[in-house]
Amino acid sequence: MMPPRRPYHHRDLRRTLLEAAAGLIAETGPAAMSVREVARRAGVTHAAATYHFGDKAGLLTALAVDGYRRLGTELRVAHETRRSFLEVGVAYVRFAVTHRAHFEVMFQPELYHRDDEELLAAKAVTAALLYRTDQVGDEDLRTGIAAWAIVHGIATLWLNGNLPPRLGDDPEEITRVIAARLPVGPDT
Amino acid sequence: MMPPRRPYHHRDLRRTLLEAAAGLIAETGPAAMSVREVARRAGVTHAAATYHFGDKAGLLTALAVDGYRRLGTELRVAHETRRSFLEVGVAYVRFAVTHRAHFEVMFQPELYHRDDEELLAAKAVTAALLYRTDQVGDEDLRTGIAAWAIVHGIATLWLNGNLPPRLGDDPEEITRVIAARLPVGPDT
DNA sequence: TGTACATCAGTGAACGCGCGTTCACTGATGTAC
DNA sequence: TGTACATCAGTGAACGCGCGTTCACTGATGTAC
Repeated sequence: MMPPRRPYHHRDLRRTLLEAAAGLIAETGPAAMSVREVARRAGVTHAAATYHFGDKAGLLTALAVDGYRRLGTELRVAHETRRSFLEVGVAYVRFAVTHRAHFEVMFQPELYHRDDEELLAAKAVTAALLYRTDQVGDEDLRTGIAAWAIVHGIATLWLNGNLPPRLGDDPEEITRVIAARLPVGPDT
Repeated sequence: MMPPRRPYHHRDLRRTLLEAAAGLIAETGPAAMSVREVARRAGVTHAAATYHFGDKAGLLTALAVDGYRRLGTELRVAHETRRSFLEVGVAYVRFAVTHRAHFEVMFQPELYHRDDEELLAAKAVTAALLYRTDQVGDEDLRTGIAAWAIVHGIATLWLNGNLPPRLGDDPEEITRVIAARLPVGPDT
């Protein structure tokens, strides 16, 4: 008989829990997420989730850190392979749409431990990619912030369904059309 | 003796409850709001809140409607008295900062009854002020959306503390400096 | 290669709590006559 | 001006529930000798 018992040790439960949390939040929003439901989806006792993350805010902190790291990676790739500066903004919106749960949690700091060290580090790296964080004049800083603001606005308005249908249903294409109106430097 | 008893009928409980909710949400975020705590702050039984709003989502719906109406009013005033188009954007950010709870709830539609009729009406009025909703060419629509996106981005980034301190601590002034980089038409 | 032991990873039961919702009720108000 | 009555506005108790957190525990793994 020997039922195919799931082994006692999962080997990658932390990752699995984070993925389950991302899935749940994408479906119901961050407010409705519970540690117990996340554990249920991961097929594990809820105490196991607490073991890995300490508490609920710890889980969300880990999700935010994960999000900042992924966003950092994607922005770096976009910078390196970019055909235009605009495409970095497009990458930002693409991240928000394809990692909706991460994105929503990242920008609701009251949900997690905002002073967590890993979080601050990951956030700083991403900030440096969005706008040079130092050694830069006010003009360049403002240019970077303006670019960030417009793509962040597009991303959040898209996510909560506030962009008029006339614009179409492809957020990346919308970004190209809308954000292109902001002059950011030598290249579009 | 005769203690100064609060009268049985409140006369304006609905408004009072909405204000209490706005205060609570501004302090703790929308996720942590509870009907019971709102009622407690208003000095009333929690069942009284349910009587006025039906359920929790109903209360948040009313708050969102209130928010859209107030924003609509402020945008209209800004349009009429505007010295420049930029100042309409500044009014948008000012609303977000001074009515933080309303703003946060408005743009988290999973918290309320998104198909409520009053909500849809109030939202449509505001949308018409942000960008002409019809009888307008694609170019003008895109201009309006771009302007909305950049001020919405500034507002949300400011609210969750993500703008670099170097920009200063006055969100309206930041808006003037940042959003001015977007050319929107004949006037700045 | 074997064994003792520390550590790691997850279990399962228990806790107390605040929550949203429902309901029968009562106090207060407004209106028709 | 008075009175009967319907309606409105709020009370207070009760419900069942899922939640976050804690804790003693056990199964599995890895390592020192």
